[in-house]
Amino acid sequence: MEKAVRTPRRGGPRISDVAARAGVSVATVSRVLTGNSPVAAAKREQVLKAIEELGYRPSSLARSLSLGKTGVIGVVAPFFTYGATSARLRGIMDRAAPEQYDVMIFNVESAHQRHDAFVKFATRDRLDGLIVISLPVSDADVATLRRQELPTVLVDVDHRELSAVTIDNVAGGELATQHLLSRGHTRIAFIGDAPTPLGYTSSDPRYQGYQRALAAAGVGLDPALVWRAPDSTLDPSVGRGPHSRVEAREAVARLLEATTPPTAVFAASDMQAIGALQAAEQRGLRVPGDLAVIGFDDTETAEIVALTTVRQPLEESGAEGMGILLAELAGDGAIAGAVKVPLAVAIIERRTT
Amino acid sequence: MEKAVRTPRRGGPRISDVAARAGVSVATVSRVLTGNSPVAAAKREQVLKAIEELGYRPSSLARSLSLGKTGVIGVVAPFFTYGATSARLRGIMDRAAPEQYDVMIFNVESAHQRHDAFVKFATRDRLDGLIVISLPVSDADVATLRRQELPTVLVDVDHRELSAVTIDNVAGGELATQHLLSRGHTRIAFIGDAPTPLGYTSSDPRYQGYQRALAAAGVGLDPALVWRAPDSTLDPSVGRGPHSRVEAREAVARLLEATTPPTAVFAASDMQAIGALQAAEQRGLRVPGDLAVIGFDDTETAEIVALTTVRQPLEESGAEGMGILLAELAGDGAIAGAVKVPLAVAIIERRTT
DNA sequence: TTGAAAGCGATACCAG
DNA sequence: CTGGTATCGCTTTCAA
Repeated sequence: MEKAVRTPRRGGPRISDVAARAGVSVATVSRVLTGNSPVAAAKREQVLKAIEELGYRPSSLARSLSLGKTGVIGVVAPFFTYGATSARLRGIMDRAAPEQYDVMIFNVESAHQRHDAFVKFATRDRLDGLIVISLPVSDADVATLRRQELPTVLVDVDHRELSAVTIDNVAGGELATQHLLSRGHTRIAFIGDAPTPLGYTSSDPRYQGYQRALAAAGVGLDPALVWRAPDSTLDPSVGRGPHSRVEAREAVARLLEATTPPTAVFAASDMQAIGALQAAEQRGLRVPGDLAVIGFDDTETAEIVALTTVRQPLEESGAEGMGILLAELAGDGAIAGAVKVPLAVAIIERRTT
Repeated sequence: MEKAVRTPRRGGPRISDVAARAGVSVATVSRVLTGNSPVAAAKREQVLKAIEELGYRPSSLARSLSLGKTGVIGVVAPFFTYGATSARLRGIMDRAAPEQYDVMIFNVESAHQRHDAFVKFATRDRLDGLIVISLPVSDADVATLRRQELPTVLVDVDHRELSAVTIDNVAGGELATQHLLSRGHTRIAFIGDAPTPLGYTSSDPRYQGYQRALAAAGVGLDPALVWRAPDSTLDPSVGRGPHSRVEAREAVARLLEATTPPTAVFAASDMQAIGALQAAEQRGLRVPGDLAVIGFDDTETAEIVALTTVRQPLEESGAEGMGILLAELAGDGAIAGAVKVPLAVAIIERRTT
């Protein structure tokens, strides 16, 4: 019977070619490949020689299919270009590399992309594990993940059922606000992102911290001093999403035109803080003299522009997250409960306050 | 005979479960899945229903193995955290998403990582294609890639045998230098990276352009004004590699201490230019009055600090590269020759010159 | 130690 | 249209 080759095979020799050339069975070749079972030294040599001569490379696809694991972990995040996100990603990759894990990234900047991404995760078996960065996760999402039995850890977001590495954002917001308060400011603006239909974002608790610090200091909250970016995560046409420097700049410019403008601004992200800095400059205001500004995250750019900010361990968050995932992946089956890793925040005082 | 299940199957139902439940053959299920062949409306309904009820998700691994393609493309690059690289990556992802291609990233910051990465590409069939960003490619690398029949396109590097999207770096270097020259500067420092054993980097041609412009203007080149970072790509212990802001700052600081210091500096990357800016500031020099600075790339940070620079289309380079790859992937087999896409550079004058 | 063969989970060819 | 089945390339159990 003629064996029709459906698809013209791409790529080189397969394991059976090696076996034939070495005069052994594929099983034996597989054994020397995996090194799991003993093989007679002589045969092993023949196999190695055949592999060498043929330039044979095993198919990781076939291997994955057979083994039931792929050696790749997925990372979903909005805005990989934002400094904070790419720093976290670096932490993840640095930790994944020595363990021989590869990383697949999924950019999510719209509800549509988000849906696509989760559909992909639903397509079981492409990924051994998943790390979600800065993206709210719903109960439904968690249910899907569980159904696919896809080990998942969260970074910069939280969900009671999943492992997560986070910081105390309300404390961070409080810290930032207190910092400004302690310098005598009372008209402190808040610049951040609005809550999104997708759920909680870090702007929310930071805003809470702001409110709390104000209340504790007996300073009334002036709604006119609060601006939160409309959710552009859901509408890509609006722009490149939250943390938008340009939008923040315009918002602060508007605030500055008021009869009783703010004397300080607390921005929920460094990029937005920089927007505030630019608004001040446009108006010819001196920083921190006329306007004090504090940001959040401590991205590299913050250091460059000498922005006072609330530092959170960015690379470390990624590395920690990957560490937890690695542990879950290693402890096969033994589903430990959700691990929660809190990271500390701290004020980094530079030249804008 | 008892069928021993070797590995406890992770994940849910497989195609045969669906077939059984729907009372049809797996072939039919596959047909409704792929939509390639006609299926009676009634059966199709049953199948869809079974899929729904079972919560069935096809295994992309098995599908890939059968199809001979994975739907994922790899991106190798040094320093994903550098603004220019992440901008290019964004261009790639934006272009890949609508075509349903996923992206796997390989960070390469050391010779060791570089080796690992290429070994992985050698492991045929994980990737449908590859994009190499800013990483010199040797003839041996190309040979390996060809053997694996892995379609590859280069971004920000070139090799005669591969498709590539690049800019004219010597022209860019010339432009930058002329810009400084035209403002009356003659003592112009060059700050860049050294040539690496791995091959050509963009600093080299930019330096050539610098030399050429100087020569054309009849200005002698003072070797004391040239500083090129030692290759840290090969030695991770040295730091986070080229384009290092801190190293550039220190180098410029040293230059500034000379008896006849430079009055301008052309840095081969924005980050290094920012290092120069910081050195000037440390010394209390005004920019551009006492020291003019021009960078290269036009990353977002350049805009933020109002750095004059040579712009190159970053996102576009990634998008173009992905476009070429997509074309090569689509035109199955028809191996068109290496496509070369040149992109234009332009001076963006801001406040540092 | 070793070989034969049963999976892993789909796709698509060949008959009917 | 539909079902049976060879195949993609590798790993591991079973028996020898």
